[in-house]
Amino acid sequence: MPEVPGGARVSDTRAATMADVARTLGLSHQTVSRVLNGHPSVRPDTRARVLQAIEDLGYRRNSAARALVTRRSQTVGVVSFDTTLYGPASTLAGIEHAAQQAGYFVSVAIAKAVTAETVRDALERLIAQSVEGVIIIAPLLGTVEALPELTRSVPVVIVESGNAPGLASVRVDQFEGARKVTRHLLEQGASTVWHVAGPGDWVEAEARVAGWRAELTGAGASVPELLRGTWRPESGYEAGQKLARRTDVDAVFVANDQMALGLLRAFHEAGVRVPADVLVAGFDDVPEAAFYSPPLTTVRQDFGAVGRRSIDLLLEQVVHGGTETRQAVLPVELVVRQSTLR
Amino acid sequence: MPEVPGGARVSDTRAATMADVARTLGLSHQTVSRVLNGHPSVRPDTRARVLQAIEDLGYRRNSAARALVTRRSQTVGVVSFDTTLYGPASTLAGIEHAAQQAGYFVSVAIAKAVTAETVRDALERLIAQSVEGVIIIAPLLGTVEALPELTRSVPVVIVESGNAPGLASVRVDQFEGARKVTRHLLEQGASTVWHVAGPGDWVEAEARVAGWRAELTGAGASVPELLRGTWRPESGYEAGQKLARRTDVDAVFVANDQMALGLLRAFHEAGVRVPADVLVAGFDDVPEAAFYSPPLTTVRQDFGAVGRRSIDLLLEQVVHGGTETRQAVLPVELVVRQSTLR
DNA sequence: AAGCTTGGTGTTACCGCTAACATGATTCCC
DNA sequence: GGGAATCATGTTAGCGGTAACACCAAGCTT
Repeated sequence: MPEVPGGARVSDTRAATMADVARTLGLSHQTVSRVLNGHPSVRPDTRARVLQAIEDLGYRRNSAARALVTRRSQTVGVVSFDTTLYGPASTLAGIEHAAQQAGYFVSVAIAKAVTAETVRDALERLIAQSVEGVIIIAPLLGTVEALPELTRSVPVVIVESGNAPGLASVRVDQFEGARKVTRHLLEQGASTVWHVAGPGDWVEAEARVAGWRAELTGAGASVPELLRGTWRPESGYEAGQKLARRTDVDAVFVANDQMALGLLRAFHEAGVRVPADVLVAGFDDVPEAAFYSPPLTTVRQDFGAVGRRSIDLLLEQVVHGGTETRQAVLPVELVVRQSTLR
Repeated sequence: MPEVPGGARVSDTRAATMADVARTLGLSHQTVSRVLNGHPSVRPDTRARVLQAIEDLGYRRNSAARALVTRRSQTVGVVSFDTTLYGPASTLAGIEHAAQQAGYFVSVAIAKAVTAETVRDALERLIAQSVEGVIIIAPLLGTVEALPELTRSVPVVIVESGNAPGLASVRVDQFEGARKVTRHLLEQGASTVWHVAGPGDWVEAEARVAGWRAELTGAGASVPELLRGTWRPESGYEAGQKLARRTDVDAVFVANDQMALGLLRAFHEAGVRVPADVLVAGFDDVPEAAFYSPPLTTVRQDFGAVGRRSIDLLLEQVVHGGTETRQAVLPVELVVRQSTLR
């Protein structure tokens, strides 16, 4: 350490290493390592002294050195999109929680747009960081196909995507959710059910469309023209304006709660009463849905469970090496509120 | 590589190293390193050959080895809370984006509860991961004080907290936002403004209370009894029920949009008309706010900017070493909609 | 033409940790 | 009581990079 004129030392205090800890006790660094790794053959009193010294020196293991020699970074990567959407945000939280429980760190890469290129880019960045596995929240159709061979070089779990041939995936049973809500609307006396869908290139959007259509067809109801939105409330508002002009609409299933909010707004402005004139249901069960006007019937997804299952499937591959291609499908729950009760 | 009876090789293919790349060209690994680090003295054709070989072998630098020797992990940590709240989620996205631009990775640690202990825990985990700096989204009063000395061992930026003596911080000007919205309500003819605040232990909640009170006092208006919520729509609903019973309420400033939604719902149920009978304003400008019934006047915060500034302040410390204690305060914008226009 | 720079490359020594093997002191067994 | 097994610990060799220094050929001085 260089002396400075004033007499003070320039503090280039490097953090203590294992060797430092060992030295204060007259032991070898290996013994310290053994204590830290729970190796059985260390005398209890030695162990205690080591732990004390570690405490005293404020020692922490250098994760880079550890990762280098063990080839394990204890980190999983998450590729996500716009985390201000309720679904992805909740899923991320669930993943982080589950990863933490399992002793893993979570590194995120948020792709702004949902294009093959940005996903690839995010994936590259995570792999460059030596993550042990990656969870891709890839809600777009075609995203999976666009994934580079990179996905063969690291364990991957796809969340909320369609069929990911050869890859493990976790998704919520959108199809069944859409069926349930559609059936519910029919049971409430609707002659048929209109649908405001999400963007056509989203897997979830298409699954909901399919479920809606299947249920209508199965019930012998006519299948009205499909309306498309963007997931955002604005688009729900516009769809609402269109539907309000018609006289043959008595029930609408909107593909997510945000759009449903916009639609409710448009209906309100147009003097269309919900549920008296038209029944309206959404999808997601965001925390606000119970407080819309009127409170919204919707389909609840357990995003926490999505996160947990994702981590489970990922660590299964990471730990056991194999490329399990297990596909988990999680159930949904219909939450009935005022907007569909006549 | 062990031979397997079938004749196939058990693929324990370790990823290529710098030495592997160098060997294929008859160079030393150091030359490869020079190419990768943009060192000037490498012959152009050598550089090209190296890059080609890297491509061919699919070589990627080992980040652990690099981190070990450079003592830089190129990673920043983020401690966040419940990321399903609009603010934290947006801030996280902003941080990730800015970090990416700066060539950093982002590792997140989500603390479930907002207690000193969980924050400390999250911080420990990030530091154990050798992050170069940490951004703490710490909205609770007292969180800062509860931060362990750890914050002295790694650069830290506090987001959305109050005064963090000796620490760099970024926050939105909540106080001014509250003043603006309160003033606006008074200008719209309200005799005074009621306030549904957030939890008393949240810094933002208290700043908004202070701004509201300051504006009322400055304008010579009486300061009504304060109501408390939890940020969640349920609590706004309850506050709305209480206020709906009174006859002396003609304007309410709710501390966030979610609670405002709950309050609007309660008012609606009680037959209180907004804005005809009572003016209502919120705070945050969530994407849905424009579609509430009625569309909500609120205060917009630029969370993307919060993220950017946080990274700026953090990297300033990381790169220049100093413990800058700069405090950034970001402006807010009043967004006037129907809920406050008579 | 001899000595000095300079550009391009190779050699070597770590970074801090874990794994494998080596060592010395006990305990155990017949 | 002597050799084997066992326990507790030490020693050594990497993991895959970067940095510092060494080296050599070519170009530039004077």
